[in-house]
Amino acid sequence: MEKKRVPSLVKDEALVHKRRAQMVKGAVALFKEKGFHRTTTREIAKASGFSIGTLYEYIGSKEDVLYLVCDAVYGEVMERLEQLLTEENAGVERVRHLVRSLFKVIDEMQDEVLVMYQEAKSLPKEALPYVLQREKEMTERIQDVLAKSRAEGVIQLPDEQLPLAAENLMVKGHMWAFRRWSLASSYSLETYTKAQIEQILSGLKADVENKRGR
Amino acid sequence: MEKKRVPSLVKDEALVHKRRAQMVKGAVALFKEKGFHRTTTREIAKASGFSIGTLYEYIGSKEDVLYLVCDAVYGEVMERLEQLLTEENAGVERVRHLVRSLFKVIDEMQDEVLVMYQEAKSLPKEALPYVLQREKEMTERIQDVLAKSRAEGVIQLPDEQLPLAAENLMVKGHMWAFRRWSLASSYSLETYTKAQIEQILSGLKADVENKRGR
Amino acid sequence: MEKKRVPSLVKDEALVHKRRAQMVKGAVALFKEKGFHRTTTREIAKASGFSIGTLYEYIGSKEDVLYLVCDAVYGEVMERLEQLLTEENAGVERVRHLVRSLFKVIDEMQDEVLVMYQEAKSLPKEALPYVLQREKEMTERIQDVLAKSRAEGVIQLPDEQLPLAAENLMVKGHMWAFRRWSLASSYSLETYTKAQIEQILSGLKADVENKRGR
Amino acid sequence: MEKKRVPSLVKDEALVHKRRAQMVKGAVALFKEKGFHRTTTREIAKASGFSIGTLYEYIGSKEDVLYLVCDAVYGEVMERLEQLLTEENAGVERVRHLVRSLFKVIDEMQDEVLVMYQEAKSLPKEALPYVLQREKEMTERIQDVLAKSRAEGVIQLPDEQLPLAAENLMVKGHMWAFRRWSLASSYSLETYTKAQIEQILSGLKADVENKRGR
DNA sequence: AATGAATGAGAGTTCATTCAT
DNA sequence: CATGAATGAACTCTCATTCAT
Repeated sequence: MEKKRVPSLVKDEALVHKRRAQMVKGAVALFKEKGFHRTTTREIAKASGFSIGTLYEYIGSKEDVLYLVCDAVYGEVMERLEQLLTEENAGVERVRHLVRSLFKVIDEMQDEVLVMYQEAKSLPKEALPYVLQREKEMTERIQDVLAKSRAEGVIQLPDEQLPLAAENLMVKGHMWAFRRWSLASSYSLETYTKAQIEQILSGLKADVENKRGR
Repeated sequence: MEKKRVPSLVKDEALVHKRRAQMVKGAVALFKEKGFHRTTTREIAKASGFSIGTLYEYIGSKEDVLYLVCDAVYGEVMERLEQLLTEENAGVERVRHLVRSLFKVIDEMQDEVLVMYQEAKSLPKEALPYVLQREKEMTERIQDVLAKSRAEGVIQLPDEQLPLAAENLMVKGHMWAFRRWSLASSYSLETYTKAQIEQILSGLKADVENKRGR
Repeated sequence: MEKKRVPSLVKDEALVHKRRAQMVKGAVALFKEKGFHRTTTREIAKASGFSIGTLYEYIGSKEDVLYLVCDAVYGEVMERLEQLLTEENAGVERVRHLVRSLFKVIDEMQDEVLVMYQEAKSLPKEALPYVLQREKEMTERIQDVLAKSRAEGVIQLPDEQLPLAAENLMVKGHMWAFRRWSLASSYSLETYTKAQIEQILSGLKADVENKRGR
Repeated sequence: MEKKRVPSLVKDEALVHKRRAQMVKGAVALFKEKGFHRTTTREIAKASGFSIGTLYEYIGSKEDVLYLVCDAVYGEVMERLEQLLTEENAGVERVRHLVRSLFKVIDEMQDEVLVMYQEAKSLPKEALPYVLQREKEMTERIQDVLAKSRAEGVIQLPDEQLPLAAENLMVKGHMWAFRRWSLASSYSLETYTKAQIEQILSGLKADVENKRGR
C-alpha cells in the first residue's frame, strides 16, 4: 500500500516537512474543537503560523491536511508504542504490559486519536485505504504480541480468534478516547487499565462454573 | 433530560410524525453515504420525497434532521432490544442471549448506528447531552441484565467493574458496525457473536494458569 | 385617476370590506414595527385574524396590502381633516385653525402616516400615481383654505407661491410624524403647533428690519 | 457616539477605502432605483465592479452597505456644506446664504439624500443612533448660523424656537429631494430656493395686519 | 517562497403564492 | 368561504481555491 503523495509546490524537502508539521499541529487542535468540516482553511493557515497562500504551497486541497494529520498520528502512535514495547516481558505479564502500553499511548494522544476516529471518513477517497492499512498494521503488531504469549501457553485462544482479540484490544484502547465523556467520571487511566486487563484476561464467567464445566 | 423540541410550522401532529419518519429514512441513507456535512438539505428533501420548502416546514435547521435521526435510531434500537430481551433465560445463557440480542439489533441497524456514531459530534449543542443520555440509558439496561446474572453467581465481577463490563458490551456491539471494514472479511454476524461471547465470558488467560495461580 | 382594483375571489362586498379593514389594521401595526419588507404575509394574516389562505382570498399580492393601507390612511386622514375643517373661522384664525387641524389629525394617525411615508416607494408600480394623486388632492385642499385667507387679505403671497405654502404645511405636518425621534424630547403637539404657527405666519425676519426695509 | 466598525477581511486600509467608495457609489444608484430590500447583494457587487465574494471581503452583512452609504452621504453633505459656508456674510444675507447653500448641496446629492431618507429605517439596530446623531449634528450646524444672525438682531425668535427653525430648514432642504415628484413641475432649484427664503423670512401674515396688530 | 485579495459555486434558509380539501 | 400544507425561486453569506505581486 503506497503512501499517498501530497503535492507541494515547494522543492526544499526539509522545509516541506517543517511546514507540514506546523500544519498538523495547528489542525489537530482545530479539528478537535470544531471538526474537520467546520474548520476553514484560513483557520488552519493561521493556526499553523502562515498565510492561506502559503498553506496551498504545501498541500493540494483541504483534505490533504486531514490525510497528513492521520498519517502523522499513526506514525507517532506506532513509534511511541514500539518504544514502550521494547521492554521485554514474559508470560501473562507480556499481555499486561501490551495493554498498559497501548492505553498509555492513546491516553497521551487522546486529541489526535479522537480526531482521526471521527474524521477519517472525510479522507480523500484514495487516502482512506492507506489509513485503514496502517490501522491494520497496528492491529497486527498487537496480534504478534498476543501470538507470542499464546505460544508460551499463557493464553488460550483458537487460531481464528487471535485477530479478533487483537482488534478488541485496539478498540478498548480507542474507547478510552472516544467514550471519555462516559468513562472519565468513574475511571482514571490507571483504574481503567487495571479493570480492562482483568476482564480481558479472566472474562466474566465465575470460576465455580469454569471449574465445574470441565 | 428533556427531549429537544424541534420546531414545525405544521400543526397536524400525525402528519409531522409521518413526514419526519420519511425524513429520517431518507437522511440516514444519505448521511451514511456522504456524511452529514456533505449532504445538502436539498438532497435530504429529495430523498424524503418532498421539496426543500416542505422540509423546512418540519424542521428549524439542518442540524435538526441529525437530531431526529439520532433520536429515532435510539428509539428503535431500544425497542428492538427490549423485544428480544423479553425472552427469559437464566444463568450464563442470559448473558449469551444478551450479547446475541444486542449484536443482532446493531447488525440490523448497521447504517443507522454507524451514522449516529460518526455524526453525533455535529449535533446542535443542546441536543448532544440528550443523545448521550440515551446512550447511557441503554448501557444501564445492559448493566441490569449483567447484574441479574451476577446475582445468580454465574459471573464474577467486583461491583465497580459492572458498568465497565456493560460499556464494553456496548462498544463490542458498535464495533460490529464501525469496524465492519475490517471484520467483514473474516466474520459473519454469527461467528463474530460466538467468538466475542467466548472471549467475554472466559477471557484470554489459559486455564492452566488460572488454576495454578490460586 | 382611477382607484386601483384590488382583486378578490370573494363576492360578498360587505365581507370584502370587513376583511380588508381587519387586514389594514393588522398590517399597519406590523409595518410600523418592522417595515413592509420584513413583514411576512403569514404575519399579516395572523395579525388580521385569519389564515394565509384566507388572506389571498381578498388580495392578489402582498403589495396590495400596502396599497390598501395607503388608501385607507388617506381616506381616514382626509375624512378627519374635513371634519375639523367644518368649523368655520375667518382671517388669520382660519390659517391657525387649518394648521392645528392638520397637525392634530397627523398626530392621531402617526403610525399610519409614518408607514405610508416610509413604505410608499414599495407600492406596486400602477398604484403609486394614484397614491401621489391623493397626496396632491390633500395638498390642494390645504391650498384652498390658504387661498381663502389670502382673498381676505390676511396673508401675503404671490400667486405662484401659494402651492408651495400648502406643500410646506403638509410637510410640517408629516414632519411631526417622521422626525418624532428628534422633536419628541422638546415639544408636545401643542407647543410644536404653536411654534410652527408662529414661524409660518411671521417668518424669521426681525420686525425692525421688516419695517425699515420698506 | 461611536462610528460603527464595519468588519473587513482585507487589511490594506487604503484598499478598503477605495473598494468601499466603489460600493457606496454602486449601491446608491441601485437603492435609489429599487430600494434597499429589492436590491440583491449580487447586484451591489456587480454595480461596484467586483464579485459577490469580494463584496463580503469588505463588509459583514448587506446592512453594512446601507450604513456605509449613510455614513458617506453625511460626510460628503457636511463637507460640501462647510465648503459653501466658508463664504462669510452678515445680517439677513447670512441666512439667505445658509438656505441657498443647504439647498444647493441637497440638490447636488439628491439621489444620496433620498436613499438615506427612505432606507434609514433598515439600518442595523446599532447603526441607527449614530446616523441620527449625524443628522442632529448637521441640524446644530444650521442652528449655529441662525444663532449668529439672531445675535445680530436680524432675526426674531424666542430661544426655544431656534432648534425648531433649524429643523424646519433641514426639512425644507430634504423636501426638495423627497417631494421632487411634486415640486419639479413648478420649480427649479433657483425658484424653489427664492420662494422658500421669502416664506422663511417673512412668513405668510400680510404686513397690513402685522402693522395694525401692534 | 510567501502573501492575501479576488473569485464564484454552492450552501442553508425564507417566504410569497397556490390549491386540494 | 376558509384552511394550511406544499412549493421552489430567490436570497444572503461562506469558503476552498487561485494567482498576481
